[in-house]
Amino acid sequence: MAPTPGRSATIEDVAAAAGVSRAAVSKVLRDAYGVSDSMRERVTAAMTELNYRPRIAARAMRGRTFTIGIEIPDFGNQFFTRMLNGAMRALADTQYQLVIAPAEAGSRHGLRAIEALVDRQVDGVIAVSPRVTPEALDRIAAHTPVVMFGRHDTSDAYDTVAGDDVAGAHAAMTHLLGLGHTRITHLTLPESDEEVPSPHGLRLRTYRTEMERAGLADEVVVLRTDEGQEAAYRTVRQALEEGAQPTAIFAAHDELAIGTLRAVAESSRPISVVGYDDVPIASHPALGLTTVDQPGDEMGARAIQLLLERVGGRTDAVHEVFEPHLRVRTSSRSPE
Amino acid sequence: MAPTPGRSATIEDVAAAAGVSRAAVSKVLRDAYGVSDSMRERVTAAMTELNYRPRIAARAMRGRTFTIGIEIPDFGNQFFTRMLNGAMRALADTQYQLVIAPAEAGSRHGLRAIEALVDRQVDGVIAVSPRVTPEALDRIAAHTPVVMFGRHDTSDAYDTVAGDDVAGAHAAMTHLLGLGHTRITHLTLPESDEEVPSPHGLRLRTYRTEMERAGLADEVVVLRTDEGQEAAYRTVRQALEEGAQPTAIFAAHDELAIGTLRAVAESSRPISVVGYDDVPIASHPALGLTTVDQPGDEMGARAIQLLLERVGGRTDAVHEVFEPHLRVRTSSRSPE
DNA sequence: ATGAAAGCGCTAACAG
DNA sequence: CTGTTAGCGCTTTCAT
Repeated sequence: MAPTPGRSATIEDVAAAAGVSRAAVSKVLRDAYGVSDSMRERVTAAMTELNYRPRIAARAMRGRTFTIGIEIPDFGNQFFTRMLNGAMRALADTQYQLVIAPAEAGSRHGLRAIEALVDRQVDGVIAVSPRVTPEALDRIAAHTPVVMFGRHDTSDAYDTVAGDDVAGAHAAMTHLLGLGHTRITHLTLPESDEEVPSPHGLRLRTYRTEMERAGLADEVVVLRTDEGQEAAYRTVRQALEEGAQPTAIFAAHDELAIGTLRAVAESSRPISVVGYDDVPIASHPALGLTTVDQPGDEMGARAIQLLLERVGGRTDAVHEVFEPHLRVRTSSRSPE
Repeated sequence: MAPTPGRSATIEDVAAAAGVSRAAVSKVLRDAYGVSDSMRERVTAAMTELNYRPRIAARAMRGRTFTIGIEIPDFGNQFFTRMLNGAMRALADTQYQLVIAPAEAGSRHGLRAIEALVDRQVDGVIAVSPRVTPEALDRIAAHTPVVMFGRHDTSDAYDTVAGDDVAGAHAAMTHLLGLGHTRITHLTLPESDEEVPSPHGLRLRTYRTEMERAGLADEVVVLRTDEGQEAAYRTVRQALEEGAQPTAIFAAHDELAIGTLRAVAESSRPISVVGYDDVPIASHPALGLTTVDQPGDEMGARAIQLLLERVGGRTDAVHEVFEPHLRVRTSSRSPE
């Protein structure tokens, strides 16, 4: 059993101590209409006295929990940290509490985590789950306000906040092609699918499109790796050892790019690398990673704003797209 | 209002659909004693049929929530990511759900976030809050199992999991002194206090002790900076511009060390840098950060294990200390 | 083996 | 302006 010496105070105890009714205490608590100053004072005093804290679970049974949930697939990716910072900032002046549920390790699909949040009656959910089906989301959004992060589908049951991945990938490819590269490899995750308009799906598709447009269809090479710097490092190292001869690698996000940089450094070949997201470390002079900046904090803040609007009653969907910006650094240069 | 077309199914609905009582459904749900196979089957069928999900809030009013909360001060610090990974792994085979509450931006003290978690009736809390008073923690731990991460006080109301910061800082200093450095600066956070046995307090104290022991009391320089790579970068750059002449900098953690590396690189002076934690990026050849490795994942997993023991009934405190290991890389070498 | 019924702490009508 | 009261969905004795 949990240690519970002297069950903590309930609204009933406060009411008794202040000599008023439970309803009165509840009103003071919620700052509701119709409480005299003298009563407010006595109640407030009793609350501090007894160290009273309202039980959110009990409150949840009638009304709101003042809790916003965010589902995140991977804490290792600092882009999500940028997003979280924006979300925290946007929530700072409200009475909402933020809780974050990580998707289970292996299965990055995250539906479980989203449902765990909903089961706990958060007032709204932001989720980063490119692979959850729109049907599942529609079902959830029918009861709980939802904002999806990084999705390009446009359900009208939930809002979306995403970067323009086609424009971003296009900028990256234009940069590399402009530098004179022809043997450009794309490094992405195992599940990226050109047919699915997920961020990585779109980046992959754009990579191929741009290669073809440049007459380099024969040079298209797509390398797949698991999530994380370490996995990317091993994948690229192995590819290079097995004879791959790229002059440039476009990685689907910065974590992968950083692992790539490691393998490239060890190979001491002059391979250009471009990432995506502009995580904080990317601009470090030791890495100098050329990358596509997404304004993660703004996007996170906007997601919260949209979610609160939905919690407040809006029912028509909003789909917001943010423009990325190429940041050219030392990790990319002309071949040879 | 939140969208709520067709309130979702309750235990009552399931009972009706299966033609049994609420109590029966509850028993099936919790796998309790005394349910016939036939009943279990019918109930299970009804649950899937209706897409039933138990409301955790309602459950919370009587029993457990099967939720573990972790309070984290700063997602930017990848050491906490290591810790979270360990915690997630340890929780993966249980029916507990993990939720994370970030401490508010500025005030890293985190008490608010811990209480938010407790208000939401998590079954147990892990917190990373060097500055919350033992009194506040004792109060919380009286009702909710608590494991503190990175604390060296030994209350018997809560468990602790920490690294041996004295040993770690000692290893770092021995390394730098052994290399022949004398003008060693320590970079730490504004609130670090040698009198407080917090991780950074102990690292600071050990720095001073080791300097004095080496007869370098006059060379002691403590630089203070806000959290984050960026702030560390600015602080160190300014110090160097203003004439500081260290030959080595021992940073209180890797984020600060990485920012330091940036300022050092720009100054193009041969200053050695040592960090603390061994975050994933530290071993990247482009940085080659010499640092003190703390086994964050093991520590996170152990924290969960201890917490679950407490949830299960243990009441005597356990205080666990993990040994750090120096990782020597290229960021540190002999002076000149 | 199954069900009836009493709450858990809070909010929200509604009366007074 | 203040208090009474009826639940919210679930768990848990206690009868049957």
